[in-house]
Amino acid sequence: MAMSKSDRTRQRILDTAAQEFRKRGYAGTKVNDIAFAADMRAASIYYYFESKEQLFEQVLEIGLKLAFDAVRKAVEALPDTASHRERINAAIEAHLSMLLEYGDYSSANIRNFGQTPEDIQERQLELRHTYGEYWRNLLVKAQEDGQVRTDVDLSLFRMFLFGAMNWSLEWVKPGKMTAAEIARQLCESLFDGIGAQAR
Amino acid sequence: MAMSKSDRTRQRILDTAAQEFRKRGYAGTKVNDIAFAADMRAASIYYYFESKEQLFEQVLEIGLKLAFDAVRKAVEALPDTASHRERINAAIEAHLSMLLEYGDYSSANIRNFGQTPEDIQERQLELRHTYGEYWRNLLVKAQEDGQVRTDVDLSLFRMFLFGAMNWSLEWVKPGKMTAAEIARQLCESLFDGIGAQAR
DNA sequence: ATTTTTTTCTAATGGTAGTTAGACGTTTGG
DNA sequence: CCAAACGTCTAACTACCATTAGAAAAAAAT
Repeated sequence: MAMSKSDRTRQRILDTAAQEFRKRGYAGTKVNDIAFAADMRAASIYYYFESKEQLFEQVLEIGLKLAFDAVRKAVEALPDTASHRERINAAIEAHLSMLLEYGDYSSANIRNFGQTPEDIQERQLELRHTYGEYWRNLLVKAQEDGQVRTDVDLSLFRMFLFGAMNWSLEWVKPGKMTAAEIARQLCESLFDGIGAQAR
Repeated sequence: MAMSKSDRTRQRILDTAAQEFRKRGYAGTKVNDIAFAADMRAASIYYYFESKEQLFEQVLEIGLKLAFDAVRKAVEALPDTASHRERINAAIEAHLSMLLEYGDYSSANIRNFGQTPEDIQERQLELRHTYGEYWRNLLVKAQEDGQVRTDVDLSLFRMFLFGAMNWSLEWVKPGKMTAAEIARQLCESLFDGIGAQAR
């Protein structure tokens, strides 16, 4: 085990903080809530983290990195012969599964970024941008290879896609549908369209 | 003028409250912030509203009703000959325009509902549900009339659609694109699909 | 076992937020 | 012009919250 007891406690605090921030937002979460959920007193948290704000920032950062890593891995795991549509489907599934199945961190990020103090937001912009670029690239490649119509505005479409994915936080009930099922249906709707004349 | 001075002040408080709640969320907004933005002292707000929570609840409710009314009106304004796709396009445009152009109330609702105290949430569920049903009906009719493929799961699709629309709050910069443009592109992507083989 | 280091706790501090009390000004109706 | 009703303000109260100080406990090192 490469993890000291101290590291494990820090981890436990981060985990519960992610949960609480996800549920109640930054301003709505008290250090005390986190402490009690992590089975300790509030003061102890300050042995591991400078401030509530810094703890929050770390949660956000981890959330973004986890999602990014998961998506990248899922795409890279595909054979070279995979179609662009399959790649995008895999990316969607990974992003969703991070939100719905493993991801208090990622969920905390998505749900709270818009109301995060500005200085924190700025420090995260670069990573966010990189993540966005990764998706843009997935779509651009697909378009270049002729698997996406050329008259589709990809920047706009990417925003629609993020919206459809991230909104799942607001309605998916755990255990009802898997990320894979949702991903498949989303991908199908988006690629083939819902219109009867298409296809 | 059917509006007394008192009514106008109450309205001013609601307006600024909607703005502040939208930007900073419920827990992140101080009664003082609202008061100063509305050009008065915090205590005065209590002449009009029982509590911060009640004020918040009213903002949420107004936000939902405004969106609902706007959408309904936009759809009803169409001629009977309008296709289902045109109806849905109009609904999307109205919802977006409420979020992006007129709607601190609706935006406050969308952004904060997930982190709203439970008792407030419950009191709003009925209205939310009615709004959802209205959209469901739009889609079902379109499907029944053969303008939407029968193998599309409409409940799921509706969630994707809401996501794509509501997420616009997080990325649209005011003045850059109009709600109408975004609506048209979204509607086109969704109906026709982005896949090259379709159409 | 004893010292040293690490971890956690209790208790206090300072500041802030929501809310109330009640005085002061302003409008309105007679 | 007066009085009642209305609206806004200052000042205070209470509760709570992030954070710190420093004692106590637990773990590790010697």
